[in-house]
Amino acid sequence: MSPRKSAAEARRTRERIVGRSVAIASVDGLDGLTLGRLAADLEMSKAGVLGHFGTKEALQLAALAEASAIYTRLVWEPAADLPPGLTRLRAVCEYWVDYLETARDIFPGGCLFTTASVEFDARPGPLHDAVRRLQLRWRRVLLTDLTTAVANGELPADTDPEQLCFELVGLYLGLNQSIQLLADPHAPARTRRALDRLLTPPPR
Amino acid sequence: MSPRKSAAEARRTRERIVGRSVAIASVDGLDGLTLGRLAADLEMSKAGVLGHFGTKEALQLAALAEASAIYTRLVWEPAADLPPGLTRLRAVCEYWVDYLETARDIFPGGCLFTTASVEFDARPGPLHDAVRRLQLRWRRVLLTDLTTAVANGELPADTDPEQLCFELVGLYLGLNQSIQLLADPHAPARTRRALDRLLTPPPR
DNA sequence: CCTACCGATCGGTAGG
DNA sequence: CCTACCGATCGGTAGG
Repeated sequence: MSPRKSAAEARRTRERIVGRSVAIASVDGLDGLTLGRLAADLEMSKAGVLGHFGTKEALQLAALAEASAIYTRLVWEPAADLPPGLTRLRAVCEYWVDYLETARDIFPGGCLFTTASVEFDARPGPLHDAVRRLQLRWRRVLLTDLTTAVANGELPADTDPEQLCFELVGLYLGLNQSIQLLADPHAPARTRRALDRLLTPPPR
Repeated sequence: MSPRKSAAEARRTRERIVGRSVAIASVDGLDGLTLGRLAADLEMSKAGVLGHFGTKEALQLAALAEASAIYTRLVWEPAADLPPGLTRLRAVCEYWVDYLETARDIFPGGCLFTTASVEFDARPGPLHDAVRRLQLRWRRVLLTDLTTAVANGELPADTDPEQLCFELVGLYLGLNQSIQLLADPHAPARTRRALDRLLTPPPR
């Protein structure tokens, strides 16, 4: 029926599948994502969907990688060229809040990264490993600027960067819960207030 | 084959099913819980399991209610008789950390309440409503002692109880992630340090 | 990228 | 609480 497609068309189809997978998994989880649902949404056959990935697990990993790419593009890249240290860190944290506030068209069920973190936190396998690796990578990004900020005297000298990083991640998880589960309109402002307090230069 | 059981035996069987459901759902989520798996674990038939609840959704709600009861028993009740305000709040927060650190035999995949919060945060229905209600109830418990603590002068007068409650919940979510996904042995100590800073009486 | 399958498992029901 | 089913859906394969 459908003629065989060119490589460029195949790539576009693959992108459509991954984009739709990210949206579905954001709501239903990466396990709630099924080939049948995906095929129906995209008006394709299940075999046509699966052909691009081979297995469902490979599709789940592709969706997670795409979510990570979106996150990097929206949260990290806009701040990448700012001066390392407190300046860049504050910008990243601001983009981070914006991302949770506004990326609802891409992630109708909230940050896929957070959903997947909880979904696979206790289930060994490639998805657990991938989620864990991405989470550690992101914490290292924060830690780098935190350490620089302390070295620059932009944060109090007795600041423990690991401790502050832990607290920043907690704020973000709480923001995601308040937006998604509670639909609390004040949560972004609360997060910004907490960030201001945590990321304030020492008195001099 | 099996003779009909007495009401007391039926109650015991129901408790066994719910207990096993909590453990499975802690790892695989309330949707990952299946009647077939449950029946195999308990060496019963699927119909025997389902007979106690009628539908899978009723079983999921029962597992969630049990998780909430466990949480209340381990986190709230040990502190219930302490003086309202900062004293009781600090005790509750300490039991809260202990609970995440040590309840791994009951919740092998971490606090079921947190897992369910993320699983159903964007999916309307009775489970979403139940998770949301329980989360709001718990936040109100924290808020009560926070408000009392400010009124008693045990926290700085300019403290916003809602803001502090938001930050406490974030810490807890971060602790769950650090324990489950990252297996970070320092996370409980970090949480206690952050709690100390957040719940310190004003200088006088 | 499709049609046409496969065995396994899903939640749930009938009837005892 | 069991056996014996039901239709629907799962991930995946064969073959084109």
